[in-house]
Amino acid sequence: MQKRVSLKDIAEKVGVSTALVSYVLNGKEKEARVGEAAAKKIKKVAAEMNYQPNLIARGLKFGKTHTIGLIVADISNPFFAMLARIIELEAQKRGYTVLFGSSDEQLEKSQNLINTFLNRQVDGLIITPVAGSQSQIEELRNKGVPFVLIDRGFSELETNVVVTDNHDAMYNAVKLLIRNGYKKPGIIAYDTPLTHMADRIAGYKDALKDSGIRFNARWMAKVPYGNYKEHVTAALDRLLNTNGRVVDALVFATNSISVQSLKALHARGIRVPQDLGVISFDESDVFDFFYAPITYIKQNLQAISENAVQSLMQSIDSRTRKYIRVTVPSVIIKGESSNRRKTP
Amino acid sequence: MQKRVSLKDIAEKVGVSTALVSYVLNGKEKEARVGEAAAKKIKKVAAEMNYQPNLIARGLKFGKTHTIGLIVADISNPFFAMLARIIELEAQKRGYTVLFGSSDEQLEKSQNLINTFLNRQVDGLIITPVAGSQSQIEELRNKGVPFVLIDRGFSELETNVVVTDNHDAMYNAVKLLIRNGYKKPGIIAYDTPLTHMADRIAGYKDALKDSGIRFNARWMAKVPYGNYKEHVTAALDRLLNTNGRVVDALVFATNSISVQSLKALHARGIRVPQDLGVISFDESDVFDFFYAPITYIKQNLQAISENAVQSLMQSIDSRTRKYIRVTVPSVIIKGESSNRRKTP
DNA sequence: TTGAAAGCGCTAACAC
DNA sequence: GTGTTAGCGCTTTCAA
Repeated sequence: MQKRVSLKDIAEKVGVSTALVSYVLNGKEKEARVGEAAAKKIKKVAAEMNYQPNLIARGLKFGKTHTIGLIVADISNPFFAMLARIIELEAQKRGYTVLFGSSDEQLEKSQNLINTFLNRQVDGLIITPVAGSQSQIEELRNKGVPFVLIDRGFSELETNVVVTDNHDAMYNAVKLLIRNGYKKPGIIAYDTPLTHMADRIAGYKDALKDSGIRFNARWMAKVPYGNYKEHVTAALDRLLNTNGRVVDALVFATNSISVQSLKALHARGIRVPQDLGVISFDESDVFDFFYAPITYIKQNLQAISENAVQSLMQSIDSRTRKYIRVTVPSVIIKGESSNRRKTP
Repeated sequence: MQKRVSLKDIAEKVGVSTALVSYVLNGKEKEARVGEAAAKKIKKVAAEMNYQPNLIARGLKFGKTHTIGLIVADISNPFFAMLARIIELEAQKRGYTVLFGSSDEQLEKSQNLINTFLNRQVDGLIITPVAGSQSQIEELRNKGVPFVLIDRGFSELETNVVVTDNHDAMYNAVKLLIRNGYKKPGIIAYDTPLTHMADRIAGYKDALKDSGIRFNARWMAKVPYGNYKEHVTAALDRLLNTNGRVVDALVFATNSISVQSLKALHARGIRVPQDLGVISFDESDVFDFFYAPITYIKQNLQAISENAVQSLMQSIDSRTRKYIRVTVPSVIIKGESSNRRKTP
């Protein structure tokens, strides 16, 4: 790599000190009362030599790198990819660049990424925390590292966090099903203590309760994140065995669960919504192609990302220990999969 | 943010110089013949104080940051998100971290990202180049910056580049359609001079020629990247107006074009493959849900990403000016959308 | 066997 | 007005 030109190179060429060059190139010629002639010459030479500041050196000097670390569960999942896209944009607007990594919902990877990013002196972190990572997050808090959790948080930990109003979203979805005549709505969710799932499940249960329907444990399937595809298929087999279906409607707690479920429903020839009402959390391109367009809960990713970056910036700038919790509303996009049940 | 512990802190606590601490913590105690007692004490104290090296400082010292910049067209596009995922993994294996950004196929954004990343002293770049960015890429070459183009390249520019064998892939797809009895296969592609599109179109034309079918300019639609959705719909209107269809089969040159096209076909009630044979370049979850599963060309993203990272590492390490061009084969995954045409 | 010191590129307080 | 210098954290040469 060709040697980059430094302040020193310019200083030598012009015949002044690096200090002057620094002042001028940082627009501080006025404060530093740099001579007009010198300033002019410096600017000219800097342009000629195509000077570009070394941000690493500046970072070392200031202890600030204008870099943030983004840790998502899996960047190849469209949901997180979209978050990443918006965060990138918001960060860039504020002069920040983004390092990213995928935790794969694994504690060890999460810790490695956190360490790597901190050693690279990021100014802050945006994290979708992994189940069981409380201690990792707490350590960040103890160290005073600016960070914000996104998509999910820990109820027992006070932190900056930006999440959808998961309870509310799921509550409304289930209510919609019940209003449309479904009597036994079930749910397939991930088996994790993380708040986003817990809240969605709570919303589901509360909707039942408020509708005078007694929750039946057999209506709920919790699948592990690893090998979720097989587990989802198995769960559907249990919930929908033909002699006496356990449920007459299902809400899927994430888009990955939805896509896999729809494949299985399709393969089994189960008709939606005649045989089964369906609502999904999060959207997917495939929903338009299912023969009955799928009703889904649409999170406001823009708002989530904006708020996350903004919270993080505040944390970085103010250095306070005040934590902000932001809850973002979502909407239900109605397809046909939740249509009114024909009373048999 | 709590002050991080530095070599100096440890040195003071132990009562030695920072040099010793540096040797020991870098495993150079043998070469530097550090006393055993001192080494032991240093390690102990470092562990106690939970020392973490400042990679920024190291980067400044060595002129090497172990960071690579990844510039894709749009990280929220599943195709690029998947590339990013694998690149992240491969980079990490080699001790590198990834900065990312989306160019949005815009020259200016591309240039900004390149500048930002270079100023942050990345060791190299992986880029999906934007149409018309030859000069940007050439400048990188002139500066001796290690980089590799991915997904597409410039025929007139010798660079490191890793791409699918686009000509071959498209050639085989069109041949398949023709073998299955389609007489007038058309194509919808992006209107760009980038090699990936040019090669796909050339593959399409060559397949026609080798099959003794004369290419008809009306069979091809080129849509601009911006507002592609409207343009794709309009193109389909032209290609498929009911009184005398212009084509009897279509290949879609990217998955975004495919998804949009399938929506339009669905809306118009055009039957696949009875009314129209279909093959797509790149995959999508939606293909399984279209009533006739879509035949598609599956690129080997793993191989592309691995090769890209490997080429880049070589470039970084060897500092030579030898450029490598890697072409990766793809496969056709057969659905029903390209099934044998029933002769009327 | 250990320490002092220079230097990576940049900034800013201070001296001239 | 301009230059000198110290220092951010780390590595490494050279001298002790």
